[in-house]
Amino acid sequence: MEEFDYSQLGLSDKEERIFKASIEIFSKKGFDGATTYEIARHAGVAEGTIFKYFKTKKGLMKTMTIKMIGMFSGKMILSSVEKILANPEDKNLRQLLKELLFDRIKLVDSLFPAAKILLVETILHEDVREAVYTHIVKEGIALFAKFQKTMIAKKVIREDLSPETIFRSIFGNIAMIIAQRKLFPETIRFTNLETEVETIIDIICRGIEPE
Amino acid sequence: MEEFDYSQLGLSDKEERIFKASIEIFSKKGFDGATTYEIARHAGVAEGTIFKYFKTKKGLMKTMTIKMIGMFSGKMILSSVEKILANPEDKNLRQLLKELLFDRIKLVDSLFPAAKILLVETILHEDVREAVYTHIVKEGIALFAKFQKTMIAKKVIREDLSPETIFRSIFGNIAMIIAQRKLFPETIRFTNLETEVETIIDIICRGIEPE
Amino acid sequence: MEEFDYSQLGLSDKEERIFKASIEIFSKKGFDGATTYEIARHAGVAEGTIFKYFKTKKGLMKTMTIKMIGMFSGKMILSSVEKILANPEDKNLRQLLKELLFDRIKLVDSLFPAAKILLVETILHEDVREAVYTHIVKEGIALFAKFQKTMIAKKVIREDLSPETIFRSIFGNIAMIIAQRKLFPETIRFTNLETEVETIIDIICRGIEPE
Amino acid sequence: MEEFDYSQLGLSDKEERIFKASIEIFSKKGFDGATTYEIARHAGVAEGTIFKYFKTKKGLMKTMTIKMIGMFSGKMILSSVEKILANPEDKNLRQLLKELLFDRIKLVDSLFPAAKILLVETILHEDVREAVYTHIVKEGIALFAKFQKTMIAKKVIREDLSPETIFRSIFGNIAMIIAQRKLFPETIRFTNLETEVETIIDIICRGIEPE
DNA sequence: TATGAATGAGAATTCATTCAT
DNA sequence: GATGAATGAATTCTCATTCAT
Repeated sequence: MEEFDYSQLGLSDKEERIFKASIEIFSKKGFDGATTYEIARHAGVAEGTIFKYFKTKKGLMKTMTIKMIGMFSGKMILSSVEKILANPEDKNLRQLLKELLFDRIKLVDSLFPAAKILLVETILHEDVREAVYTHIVKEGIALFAKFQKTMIAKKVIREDLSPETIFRSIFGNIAMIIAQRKLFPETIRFTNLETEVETIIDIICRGIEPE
Repeated sequence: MEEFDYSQLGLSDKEERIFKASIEIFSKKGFDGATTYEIARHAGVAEGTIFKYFKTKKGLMKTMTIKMIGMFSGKMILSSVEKILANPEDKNLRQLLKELLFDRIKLVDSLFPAAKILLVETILHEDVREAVYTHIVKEGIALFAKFQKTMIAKKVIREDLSPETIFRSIFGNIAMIIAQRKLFPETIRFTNLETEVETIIDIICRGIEPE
Repeated sequence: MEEFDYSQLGLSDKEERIFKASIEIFSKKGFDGATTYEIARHAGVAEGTIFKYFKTKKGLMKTMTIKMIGMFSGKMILSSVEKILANPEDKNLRQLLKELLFDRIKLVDSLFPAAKILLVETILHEDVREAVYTHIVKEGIALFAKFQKTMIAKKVIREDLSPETIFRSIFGNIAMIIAQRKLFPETIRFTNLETEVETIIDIICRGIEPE
Repeated sequence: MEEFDYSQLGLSDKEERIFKASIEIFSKKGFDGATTYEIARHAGVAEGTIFKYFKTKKGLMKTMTIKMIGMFSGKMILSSVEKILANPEDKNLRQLLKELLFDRIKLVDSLFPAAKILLVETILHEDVREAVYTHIVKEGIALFAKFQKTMIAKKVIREDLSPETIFRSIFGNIAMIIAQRKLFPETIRFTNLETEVETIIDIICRGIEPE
């Protein structure tokens, strides 16, 4: 699994170490369950340093949330756009989806701790929920709307489905794959990711392709 | 939305009030973010009373987790079995799924605070994860395996899909519907649940029905 | 020196102990120099108890400031009014002033730690300054205005002085006596309070009596 | 109001900037309430620079206290001596006092922040108290003793008052004037300083002049 | 049984001080 | 000399837990 390159976030050395440590600790214990002492020790900095950079524990969480949303929306949405736009005419829907999902799954795989934090925060806090909606959900749907339009024009996707519905279905399916892989890894000892993705795409495509 | 009948949990009056208050507070703030003071005030009991009944805050959480898992597995899994077993021969796959999903969504809707807690805890804590796996996921898949067998026999479901895959797809889709309804309610102002469920079932069934 | 009776403040046992300890510690080290740990230890309570009663350290200070202003305005102003109003016709100005000042000095003597805190806070904080002005200074001047009126009618006080001026002069003189006694006690080994007060009254009265 | 000329303190540029900033911040928040960060920012130097010059925060305070005491004793006591000694024979007591007090009030006015710090420290700390006593109070009383002697010789001051008593009375009165002007400025909108001083001198002189 | 005042261990936060640059 | 990032000891504050009533 490729590591996410945190240096692109434009943080100073210590800041980056705190950031990484925070992701690790917060993802394991949640915001309130984590202590700044533990984060500091993990980051190899003094506890006071955290507060120099992030003012308060909540401030640390806020900064992290923003950066994480940026990471996901940038990596997931924008790079998807590029991939789709760069689509050489001959690739079919399944091939395209496969590449897309496979990358996305790999990405979330590598960012799973961050994803956990974001999910928990989305569930618990209104403000994070709003930010996630605006920068990830809305953007994702908008992207799918465009994608869908192109695909409808090529007559490879049914016309009677809203982009929200398709997005939700695809998102729900890959979320489940990731959840299973990450939360219940012992249940997937005998299947491999590629086959799983192909099967899911088969199901989805049968569902969304015209008859 | 019908209220869940907590009296069937076999708790004393105060215990039940603490239980309900805990669900409300924990679902809003998470386990570590909630204080026993707030729960006590909400339940209308003294803080000490919580400890009389549940020994520790963690003990309260553990009891709650167990009861909540029981609630979900009982209501979701067992009652599904009954519904499916009681299936009069003439109902087709889509009709059956629709009834099943519709009920399940309504149930989770009414138990959403509990579902939130369980989800967050599943994400954060190994032990809850295990319990959820054993009593909900595994049971759910087992149920689907049986269901699938019957359906394959009737030739209304493809033979080449594992029950895990189908379960995951159905579960992922309804999870997304519930998440959207509950977390981003402002996005569903113009769609109604029944239509949404029908659309999703259409997609899933096309995906899982034989060609 | 008679002790101030703190029980009249209507505080619970622990609250009163915290209050007394706070006066002692704050008067010795100032607000920021005092620690809640030290106050708690001095009061014989747990540190947490302070926060149960006063929410924050600042809250403790605020409550104390209010109570102390109440103590001073009540004891100094109101009881002065009574004394003056109860003045049997035959007492002359000097006799009256002597009794008044003597009591006031004794009072401030016994409340000196509180007076120190109030003085420092008055110097450092706008809000305390305002409260002290409204409840002590203004009240004091109003009282003197009445007193002066009576005395002018009896022709024992010059007519050409504002009550502010007289108040300031008297207050300034007794403040200096108290300051000397309390801050530089080694300088008064050979004088006694009664003589000092009589001398000061002599000076003041010559100054404010008509020629 | 004339500014005090800090350059005469013989400090280097940065040192002087730290000194001025310290007076401002300490006078607003007290010693413990002020932070070296704020002082540094205010002085336009790095936090470390403060410690280069003054070793510790307490060292800064000590140096400041000494310089401030020097400022006051020099400016208030020594220059008073000169004024009195330079007294051309024809000036009467009231004229002399008026000039003296007027200057002193103006001086304290311009040095009020320093005076606040010194007052608070005198109240709170034994060592400052001692230094203030030795260099300001004792000196002031000694000065008054001489002054009184001359005046008694001229038969313009009563013989039966100790210099301490007179000093205290004069000091108390001007302290109150300054306190009122600085702490409760809204109460003096309609009086002017010169008249106030003259009135106070009238009261004091009646009090201390022989009958 | 139920209470809630009191506790104190533990967490967040502050800030004087150091030191490599 | 001067800087300011980094430190960590000290301080404020929180909250699960206890226990006398």
